[in-house]
Amino acid sequence: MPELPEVETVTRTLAPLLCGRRIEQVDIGAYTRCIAAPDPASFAARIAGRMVTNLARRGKFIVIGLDSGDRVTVHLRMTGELAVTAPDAPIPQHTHLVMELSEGDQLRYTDVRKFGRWSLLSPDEYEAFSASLGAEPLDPLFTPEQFRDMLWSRKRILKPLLLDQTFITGIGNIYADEALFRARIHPGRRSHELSEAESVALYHTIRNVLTGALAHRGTTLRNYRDGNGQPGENLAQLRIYSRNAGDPCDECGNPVARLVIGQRGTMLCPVCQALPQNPEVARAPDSSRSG
DNA sequence: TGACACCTGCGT
DNA sequence: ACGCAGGTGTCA
Repeated sequence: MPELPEVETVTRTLAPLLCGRRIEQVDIGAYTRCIAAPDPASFAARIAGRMVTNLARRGKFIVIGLDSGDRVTVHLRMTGELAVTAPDAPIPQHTHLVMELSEGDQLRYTDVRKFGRWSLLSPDEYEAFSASLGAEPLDPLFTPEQFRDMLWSRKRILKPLLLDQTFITGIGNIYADEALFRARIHPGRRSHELSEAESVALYHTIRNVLTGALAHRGTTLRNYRDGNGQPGENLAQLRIYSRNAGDPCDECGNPVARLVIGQRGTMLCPVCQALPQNPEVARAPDSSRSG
């Protein structure tokens, strides 16, 4: 379900509800595989009694900082949800973890498909974890030149490359298709075959698509809710992912198409995002820059 | 790079 | 009944 804009929105909505509060107790339900590390008993014991000092996001992970120096990471995968509610509110179906907070409220984690994962990491473990992830696309220090070099140093198909969290973090199926559509680049192109101009265009459409979605508090297709239980409003902003195959492209009017690339459904406009007729010139080598 | 696994639910 | 889903991990 959530990609960078959704995870960032959840993080922002949870922050004022959690920061400065103590986690009195951690209740893990019958589905203990949602705890990736350490073992569930240690996870609960090391968190109980700690205070939340800060919330952050790294890629698609929510990072809960504790006064012990440990960090709790949460990945919502497809259908995970976090919400802070009063303890007497009805417990929803598929609730797998509850943190009882000081002053009575509860942080509740529900996940229909049970793909989401929690971890508790020491400072050293967190550094290693973060270092294993790719570039943050909205980092002010992330430049078009850096992105171009990243693309040209690989020879990967673009769609799976954008979804590779060790390459760049936070992009998922929705925003990969949206960014490629707006940059008019076919998702099956190879990363090292993009021109300089195409790499710069993709850099900007990635950032614009993500910041735009964040401004609309994320895209709710079905399950996604923020930390207050509110859906996002970005669905109406989507220009390709939300279309059906055969619908007219809102740019050129030709029918849009659905492909499967890297085992993922992929929406595109075959006309706007045509494959280059002559791959020899697509790379735009330095010697031709005079033209 | 692909096939399949992990899960449940929804639309056709 | 079947295909599909906002994600990722593992195996060949």
